[in-house]
Amino acid sequence: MKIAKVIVDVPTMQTNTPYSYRIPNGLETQLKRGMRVVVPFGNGNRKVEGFVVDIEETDAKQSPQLKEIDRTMDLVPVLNDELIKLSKWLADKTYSFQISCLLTMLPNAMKAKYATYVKAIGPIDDEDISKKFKASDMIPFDSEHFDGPEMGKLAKLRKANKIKVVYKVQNEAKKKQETAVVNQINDFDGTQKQIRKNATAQLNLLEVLQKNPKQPLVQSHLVKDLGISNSAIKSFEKKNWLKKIQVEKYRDPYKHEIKVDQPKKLTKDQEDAVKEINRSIDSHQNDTYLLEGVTGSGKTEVYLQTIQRALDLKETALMLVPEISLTPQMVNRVKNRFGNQVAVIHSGLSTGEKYDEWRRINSGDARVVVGARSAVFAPLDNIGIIILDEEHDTSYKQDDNPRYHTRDVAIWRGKYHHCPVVLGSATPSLESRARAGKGVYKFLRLPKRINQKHLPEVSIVDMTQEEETHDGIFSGELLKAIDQRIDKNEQVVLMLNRRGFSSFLMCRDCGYVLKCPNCDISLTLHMDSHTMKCHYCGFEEPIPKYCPHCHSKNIRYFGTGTEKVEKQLHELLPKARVVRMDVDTTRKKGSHEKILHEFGDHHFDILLGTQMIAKGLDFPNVTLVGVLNADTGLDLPDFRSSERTFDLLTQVSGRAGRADKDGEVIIQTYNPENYVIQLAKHQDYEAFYQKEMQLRHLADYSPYFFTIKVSISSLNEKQAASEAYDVANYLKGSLNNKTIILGPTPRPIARMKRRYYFQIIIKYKRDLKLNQSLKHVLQVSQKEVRKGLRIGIDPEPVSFM
DNA sequence: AGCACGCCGACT
DNA sequence: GTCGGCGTGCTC
Repeated sequence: MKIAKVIVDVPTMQTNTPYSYRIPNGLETQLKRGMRVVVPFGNGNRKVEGFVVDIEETDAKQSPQLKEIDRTMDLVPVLNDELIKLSKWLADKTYSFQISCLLTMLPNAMKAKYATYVKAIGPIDDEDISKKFKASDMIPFDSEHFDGPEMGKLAKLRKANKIKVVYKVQNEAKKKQETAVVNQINDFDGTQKQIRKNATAQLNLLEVLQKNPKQPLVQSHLVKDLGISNSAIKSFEKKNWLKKIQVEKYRDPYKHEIKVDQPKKLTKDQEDAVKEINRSIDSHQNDTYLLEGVTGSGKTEVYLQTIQRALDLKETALMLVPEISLTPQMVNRVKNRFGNQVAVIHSGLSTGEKYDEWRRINSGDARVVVGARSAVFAPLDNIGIIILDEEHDTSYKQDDNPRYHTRDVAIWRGKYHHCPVVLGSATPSLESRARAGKGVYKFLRLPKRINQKHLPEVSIVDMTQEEETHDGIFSGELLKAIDQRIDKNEQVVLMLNRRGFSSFLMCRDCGYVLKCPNCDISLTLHMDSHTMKCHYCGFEEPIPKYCPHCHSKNIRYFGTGTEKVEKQLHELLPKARVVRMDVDTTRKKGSHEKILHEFGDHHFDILLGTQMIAKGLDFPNVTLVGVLNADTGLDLPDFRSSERTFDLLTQVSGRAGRADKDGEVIIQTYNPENYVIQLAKHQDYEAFYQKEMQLRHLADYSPYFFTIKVSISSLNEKQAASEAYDVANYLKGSLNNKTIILGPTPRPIARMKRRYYFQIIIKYKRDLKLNQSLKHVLQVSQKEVRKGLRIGIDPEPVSFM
């Protein structure tokens, strides 16, 4: 007898294992590994979704009382063997549930929704309730249909067996359907004779059918593009010359004319890199390359040519990029090179569009996938090369469960497919650079910009020495430089480094700072909505006129937001046309592209924005980049804050002077002597790497030590604190004595969304007991978890806040 | 997660 | 004596 092993959608520690089910008659041949099924789980008639991860042959007597699978949700598997295997590995590695991993691999549209209904099964004496059941015997069980007291009555009715609760699993994914026609004619000449000579529409249709006798033709396409009338189609249908069917419709979010983009001639360095990577592709070597190339050195061309090699070998390619650099510029470049076999997945697509792209990959139609983090799970077969561009980018780490790093998944898949993985960056993460240094990764370098262009001139303005700084925002030097560019009809990019920084409201008399009632951070001023907002929980309130503490009127803003800078700019340089780009102005779909497009067309002189402008933009007319506050990210309680700041400054500097004009970069700072600022000025990655490695070595941080963050939170501060101490004590006793355990300490932002957070940092080099000990922690803290405690384990966290 | 079971205090 | 709170264990 065949049984199916199913991972059920019940994300708990105790159910994180496959359950066996009988396969119902008629499904034995159809059911495949990787399909989603609906299964009964627990008592009552609870139904949950699950994934078939295995199908096994068993003795009928060995598994006597198995429940039976209810139904399948798929006709074809939605996950292949590789991804099922990957989900298991990922769950183990990130201390998460396998079901969470399986679900993150699918596009959102395919995630099941559960609906709860109440069903009447006996006579109901309560009038209010029985009235409701007159209309229908199944009523959704929610607050819309039943108020508080009624819910209580329902509970009693259920006890008395008068009603029961029914669960339904609903599949959200709706394939868009459209009508198509399929030819039914065998004898075309004979048919033609039956059509009147002046019935041109029908003759046209016949001709089209004759050319495409086999495949379905989309009706709207026939009517709109080929000028065939609906009535002709109707009369053909009547005569049984064709039949109508419904076919899946693919939305095309990036519908654009595909221009042909030819491979470019390579520089010597590029050519060497391509050759080396191609050798790995050809021999199916699972090598990991670190491709370090300064901005403008032509990394993308290396990617495109190696992808071409994989395609030539009838293999597929996966290219990951940070979300923010998925600009149409970049996407079009890949699409122009490889045409319709490219699928693009990013957050700008609607749920349906993502689903369509996913299906194109799953069916094998798309053979090159370009996408952000989640695209690393693209269901490609036979991968020939995996590329991770800007590999140091922090958006590659997912910061909720499963807390995976895209780089780790990419490398895992590279091993599985025996194909090379290329990590590219101008400023590699220290971890990757160190591995390249040790020979774990193969090191490829593109030290020169193509066309012998030199890097832009970078100068530093010491803000402590500035006399007139206009609220500490603009130095005279920067203002003068901006003014000059505008006179020359050139453009300027200004970046406000907002990391660890925001504008807050403070009372000048008593020093009271307006804080979020749910979180331990100050509220941020938003001029557009005239409110104070919390960036963590979304709390919002009107801007107060009086200090809530001492009722003084002398309450004012501190700090600098993009809005304030914009206002300043208008006052100081009234002629400048400024466009602002930050989370507020890019919230709407497509607004990101719109702003960039308008700036590119020179409708504006100055692009003012936050971090999001640092990457991937390429505007030839930009000759000046100004960084307003280089150092605000430097003092954060995070050992990577120097690395981040260096990356950011280097990236944004690369925005200046990309075409024939030379660029200039002005960095304003209050710490001009800081090594990060100095080395960013010289854009000397190697020196920064050496220096930072020394510091990391002294402090026992990555890459010398691995880190794990355990965070424990609860609405009840005492509960969180005491559990945190218990966990830390347990770990201290069970782990290797070379492993360092820091904490527990309240987190830098100790309270968020009313929860109190404590964290423990584990630093280790090699600890065989670690995985097991942490799993044990999860296991024994279950009791507290029931009482509202949450415990999260984050391997290699990118944030310590 | 969602449910049943069982143990204990409070109440008709 | 039993109703209902909560702590605990189980789900193929």
